[in-house]
Amino acid sequence: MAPEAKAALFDQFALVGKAFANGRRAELVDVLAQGERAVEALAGQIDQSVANTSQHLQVLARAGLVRSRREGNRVLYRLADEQVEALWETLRAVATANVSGVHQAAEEYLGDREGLEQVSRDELARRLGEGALVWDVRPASEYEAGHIPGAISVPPDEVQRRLDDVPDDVEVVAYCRGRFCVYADAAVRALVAAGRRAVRLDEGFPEWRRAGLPVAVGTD
Amino acid sequence: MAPEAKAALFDQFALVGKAFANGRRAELVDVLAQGERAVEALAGQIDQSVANTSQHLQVLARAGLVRSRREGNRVLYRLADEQVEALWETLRAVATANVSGVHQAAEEYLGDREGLEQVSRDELARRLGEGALVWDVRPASEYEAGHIPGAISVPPDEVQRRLDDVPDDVEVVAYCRGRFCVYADAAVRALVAAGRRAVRLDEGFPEWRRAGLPVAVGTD
DNA sequence: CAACTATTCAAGCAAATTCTTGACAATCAA
DNA sequence: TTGATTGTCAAGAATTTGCTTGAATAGTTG
Repeated sequence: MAPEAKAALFDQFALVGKAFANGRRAELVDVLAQGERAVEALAGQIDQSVANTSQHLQVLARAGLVRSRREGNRVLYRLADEQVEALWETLRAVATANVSGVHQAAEEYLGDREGLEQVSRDELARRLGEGALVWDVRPASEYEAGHIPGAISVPPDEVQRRLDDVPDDVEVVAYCRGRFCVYADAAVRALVAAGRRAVRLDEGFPEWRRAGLPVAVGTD
Repeated sequence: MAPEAKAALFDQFALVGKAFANGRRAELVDVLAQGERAVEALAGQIDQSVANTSQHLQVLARAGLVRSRREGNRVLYRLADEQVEALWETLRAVATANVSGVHQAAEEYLGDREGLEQVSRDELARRLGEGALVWDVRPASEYEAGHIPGAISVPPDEVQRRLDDVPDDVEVVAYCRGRFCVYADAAVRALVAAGRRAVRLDEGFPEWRRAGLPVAVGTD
């Protein structure tokens, strides 16, 4: 049995590992899990040059994780399929459970989550039924591409303006891109500071969609 | 919001990607999915020097994918938890679906699978009930560490000797380490060449165990 | 204790990765 | 067509990775 043939096969598997072997590419996958994006927008999100971003996208494309299509002037990238999202989700879970540095880095990025109440999907569904207000704290374009039915769009930079729309006796559940997304944390903190009651969904919209739960599209 | 803090967090996630970014490390994870192993044995499996293998294992350990314990003068490595297995399984699935080179490399390693019948877990369970013979074509130590109840151990190098034990009218279902494991393929081909009926389980023992199906331990 | 086995460590070198810069290509708008 | 926008390509420098070799460490055996 040729050991080189076995090595060659596993080298192919490793291509997918290589795709996730860089923090910037991981960020790209995370953003693309929200939907299609042009190169320049992606470059902005990961704080890198357009040229570098383009090259990272090609590494992802060679590993089959993303596909692209041209629309006029721009090239739009998207994740290849749902399995890629599942892989990214599992990878984050493994890292969270086993890489010691994740907790410190997460606290550095998100701040101390002590005292920030988180609820599960089931709990959110229950509270929706009880008249809770659900805030989708992502950029408006992501909300329009798909959101939890019943949620209203409150983009990150509008949170302050909308604090007064919330009655004192209504609890807000905020969600955004995922477990490690800052927007919902910031919204909950702002709401609590303004004397309202607020909690965040423990995960994000991609996980909700992947779980097969209902999704609303458009501006509602 | 500090972009360096976000980058640092995703760099932590990327550590797990880096762990899978090398074919030899992927092979290590694949072997470890069968159970605990000492460094020297692992080195043999991946056809590398002990020193190099040790270093790869430390990369895996830093990413939290493996743990080790000393037993006498040997150090035994094992996967950190079931999630790591799940991650490896998903990664292979993504690669199989999206990396074009996988199919060619797999054929190079496994040979043409045209005409090699594969059955699912459910189908194997059904056939077990109907009196089919199930062969566990892995080294005896792996069989003893855990196998499908009702399966008998037929290590790779004993396949030829055991061909005559199989009655003409009984079908054999062979399985080994996983979808890309050669042992079951070889056994099925040998059986068919000897005029017996034989098929292989489409996946391997780790997937069976991970699915929560019953497992037998020992020599039966 | 010395000799032996199994593993890790450290140094070194070739190859790969990551980012930068500037040139080039495709599309759109005027 | 010209100019502006958006993305890719190519070359190069700094860093990291992957493997080798030989020495060092931990534990066992005689």
